Amino acid sequence: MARSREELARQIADVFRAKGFDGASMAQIGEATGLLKGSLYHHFPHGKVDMARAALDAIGEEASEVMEGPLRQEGDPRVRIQRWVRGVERFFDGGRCNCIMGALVLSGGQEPLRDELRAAFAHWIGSLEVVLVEAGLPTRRAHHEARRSVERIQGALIVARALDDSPGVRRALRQLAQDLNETISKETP
Amino acid sequence: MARSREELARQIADVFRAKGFDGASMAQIGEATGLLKGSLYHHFPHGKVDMARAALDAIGEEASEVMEGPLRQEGDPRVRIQRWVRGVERFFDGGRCNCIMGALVLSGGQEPLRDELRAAFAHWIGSLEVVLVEAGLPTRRAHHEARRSVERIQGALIVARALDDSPGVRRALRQLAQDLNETISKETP
DNA sequence: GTCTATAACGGGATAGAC
DNA sequence: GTCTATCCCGTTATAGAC
Repeated sequence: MARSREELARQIADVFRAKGFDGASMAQIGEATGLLKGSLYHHFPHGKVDMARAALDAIGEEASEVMEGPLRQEGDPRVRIQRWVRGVERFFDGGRCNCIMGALVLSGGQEPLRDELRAAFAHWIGSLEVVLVEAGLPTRRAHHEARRSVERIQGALIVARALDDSPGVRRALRQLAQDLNETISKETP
Repeated sequence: MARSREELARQIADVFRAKGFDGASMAQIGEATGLLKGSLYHHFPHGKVDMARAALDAIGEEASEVMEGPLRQEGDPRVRIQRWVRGVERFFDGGRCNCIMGALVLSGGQEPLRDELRAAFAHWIGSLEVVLVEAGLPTRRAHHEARRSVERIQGALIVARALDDSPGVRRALRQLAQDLNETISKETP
């Protein structure tokens, strides 16, 4: 069966997310996609690195829809940020799945992916930052708060995975939503 | 040359921290320790998993000295916590190196290491928790704050690594120190 | 576009000399 | 306790039939 690169990339992303870059083998990727090695190299001529890049792109698309969608709407920034947090929660399946970006970052400085990963994190932080600016925070402050928020999300995912306690992610996200709300309220009374 | 298991474990830990579990090869471990495969299997009969366990133990020891040392001293909890944050900063070399625990957690649910990793994180959180209780926080609250602190540290390390910005870890830790201080002050006026 | 077959290599692990 | 030599398997990657 012929399938779109995008669809394949999403399935491949699941493997990288769960196993990391080095831990993901072509055999597992083949299993996840239903394709055999030969076919995979047809779609991704440069092998695993190509696949990881495509996976990051695909997930970036998905993340943009689920998480940034709410941010780009009209209306009270506080409401949009609350929706953003909900989107984050949905995106990470309430903490049951971890972050492919985090998995790849920690998978031992994959040089060929460094730029993509940096861009992905910068984009994520930037998208929240602009809304915080709209909400009245000075740009410098907005940037720090946005970055800190992403840090908290990543940290919550790791610790939850280590402790085998995905509900902890939900709690962390609720807390994050509340803290961001207070931060904004203090700035724009 | 004959060397202690502990010393070897520390050198091995550096490899796992940098490359993750799957990314670390016996060849690299051999290079880092100056031993060849045969010798390594003499010290660690069960291979890589043994090495990772030993690495976690060794790093746990080191972490206990550098980070928990200040926590166990006498005196104002606030001061001890400030010193703890300094210890964390030193331990992670100001953000230039990342956390072996985080690297192994993300390295694709290494089943054989799951218990050790869970214990290590729980221990880390617990050691801060007790001081927060001493500082006057109710146990439940203390636990949440301690866990949140560890989450923030892990997140800061990942994001800094992704953005290639180790100073960001220092900033995150300063902020953490300040936030913990405020949290305590509010609780015990 | 997908498959089979296979190459070429590196991985982890073991045996045994010294 | 360290080394050399080797085994065996899984890995990535390629070539070519269909």
